[in-house]
Amino acid sequence: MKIGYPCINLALDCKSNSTFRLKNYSKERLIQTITNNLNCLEKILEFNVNHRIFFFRITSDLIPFGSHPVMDFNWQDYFKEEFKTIGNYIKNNSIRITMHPGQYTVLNSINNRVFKNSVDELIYHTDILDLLGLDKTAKIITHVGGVYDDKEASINRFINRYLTLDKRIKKYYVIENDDKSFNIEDCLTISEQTEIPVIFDIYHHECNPMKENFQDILKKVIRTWKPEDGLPILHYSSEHIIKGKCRHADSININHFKKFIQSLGDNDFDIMIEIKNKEVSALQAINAILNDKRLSKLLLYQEI
DNA sequence: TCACGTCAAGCAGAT
DNA sequence: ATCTGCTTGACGTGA
Repeated sequence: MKIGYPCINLALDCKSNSTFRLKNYSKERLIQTITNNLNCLEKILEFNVNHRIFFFRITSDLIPFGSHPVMDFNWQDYFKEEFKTIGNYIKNNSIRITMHPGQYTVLNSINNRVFKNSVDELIYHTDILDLLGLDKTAKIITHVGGVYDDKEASINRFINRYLTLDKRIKKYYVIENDDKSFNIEDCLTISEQTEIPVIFDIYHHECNPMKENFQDILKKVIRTWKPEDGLPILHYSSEHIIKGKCRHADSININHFKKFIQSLGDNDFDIMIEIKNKEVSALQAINAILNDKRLSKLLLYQEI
């Protein structure tokens, strides 16, 4: 098991997600920003290793306008040595990497332009993982997309579109349930026909308990991951109730987290902690496991 | 230095 | 009709 956090490290005084406005686009600005972002990414990864965090999501803002038509610069070639260096650090320290394209990546969109932009965005993310030289255990995660008042047709459109994707995109691509359109059962259905591994986001575990048996779903999710995909990944976030409504918590609820870990039984996962205070929660989660004898049977990856 | 309007992009649900 | 949230608020103008 590895515990990780997404994109931003609050303890460091640098950012790997610096960007700028489209109207300020220039080759010089682009190079400067990417250089800064890559330098900071390296610092974050070093921080993580020093704190025994071996799971990290790289920000989609690493290359500003990475998939935008305005991009007329071969950043892949210009920065290939920097990527190689960072990739070697990742591999030497057994860091698991994921990326999560944003809400504008809608593979099953009924708008052809949106579909094309989505493929470009997937290619952009794939380029980064390829430049880092990572294997199939690195993952690019999206949700299924839009429903457009016809869920079955939208699921079929997703499947058909996925099957047309280039092999080098499929290498990393996985899907995740979302909170309102496509639930974990929908993702498992899609996986049956495409063999896409499924990430299970358990964010509504407490505020919106699912009807299906949690253990049964875990088993089905695990089966979507082949050995070369690495350990199955779960996304975890704490929620709390304010005035009767579920809200994302600002910090981790350690008791809830421990119960969640116990509920996994003997199944091993890598867990992405999606909480606003980032590495703080990840470190608290790691310490909670290390300091709790009931959880000590877990093989928490902590080599330095 | 800081407040705050705006920012590449889509979609769904709430107000 | 407009606003909000989403993988993450950050940029940048103007006072």
